[in-house]
Amino acid sequence: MYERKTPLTIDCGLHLTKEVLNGKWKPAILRAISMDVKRPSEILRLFPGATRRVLNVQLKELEGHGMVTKKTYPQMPPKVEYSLTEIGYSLMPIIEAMNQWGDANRSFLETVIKQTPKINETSKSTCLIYKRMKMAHEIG
Amino acid sequence: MYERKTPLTIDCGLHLTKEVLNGKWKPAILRAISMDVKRPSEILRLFPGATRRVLNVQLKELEGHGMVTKKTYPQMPPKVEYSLTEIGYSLMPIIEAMNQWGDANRSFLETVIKQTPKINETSKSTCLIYKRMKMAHEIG
DNA sequence: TGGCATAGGGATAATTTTATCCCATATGGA
DNA sequence: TCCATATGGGATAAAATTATCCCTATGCCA
Repeated sequence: MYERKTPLTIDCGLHLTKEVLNGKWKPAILRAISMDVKRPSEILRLFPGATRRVLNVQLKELEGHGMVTKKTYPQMPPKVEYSLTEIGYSLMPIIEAMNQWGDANRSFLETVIKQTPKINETSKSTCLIYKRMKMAHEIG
Repeated sequence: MYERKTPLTIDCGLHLTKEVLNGKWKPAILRAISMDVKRPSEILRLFPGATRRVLNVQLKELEGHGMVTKKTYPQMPPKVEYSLTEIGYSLMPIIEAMNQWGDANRSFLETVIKQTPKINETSKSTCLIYKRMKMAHEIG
């Protein structure tokens, strides 16, 4: 088990929410479960980029945070089903909004994200790209 | 400059959005700017937990991603003002929703988050806590 | 017997993100 | 001269997150 060394910042609601959604696949997992993809193996198939390990870990954190419930059927090939708790379900509007925003701005975002590998000093060029993209965004 | 080694996952809108908001202070920074806190020093004062360095870095990423624009006044204690771009502004409903959700569920979240330092194997106990908290949540 | 499916998790490496510390600019005031 | 203001960013350490690899369990099927 990993133990945090830096105190969590949870003074404002934003940080609390961020903490719950903090994990590469957590929003996607919650969304999958909300769409009735309940079994770990199904979820895994849904995200080819994710490892079984990571999904397990993130599912467990979501469970620990009370966003999902786990139901284990005592069978042998084991069967497990996750479902959203009430509070987990109440996150869906946010997650759907994030999904829609990303899709709606996909072309713009893909470009600026790729063009901004990370902080580099030629911020002028990214600005230009941004302006160009913004125009395309407003026109197209 | 830092260069990413693992390909970004940007297949679904969720991941695009996540990438833009990915940074400990980014949502909070955007929210501050939306509330007319424009100058870096003001923003810094707003978040005692943040370092000047991190804010600089995250502001620069937000700028690179086209969420904010930077206006530099050629003075000598320099003066800089950030403002939201149109697309940056369009994130505000999501950010506000995150903030409200976190605040609305604060007591529950604080408890489960603290009680789930990270993945530990006694998932039974966290479940119990969750159930207890859920009751308190529904009652109180 | 050998392999597949389903799920869980330990150990450790690699990657990414944050934190710390320090230097630079140029002007005004004590 | 020394300090404060305001902003930017390099270098490097520390911490947090993900990725890799591997082992467990057990019933079913060829």
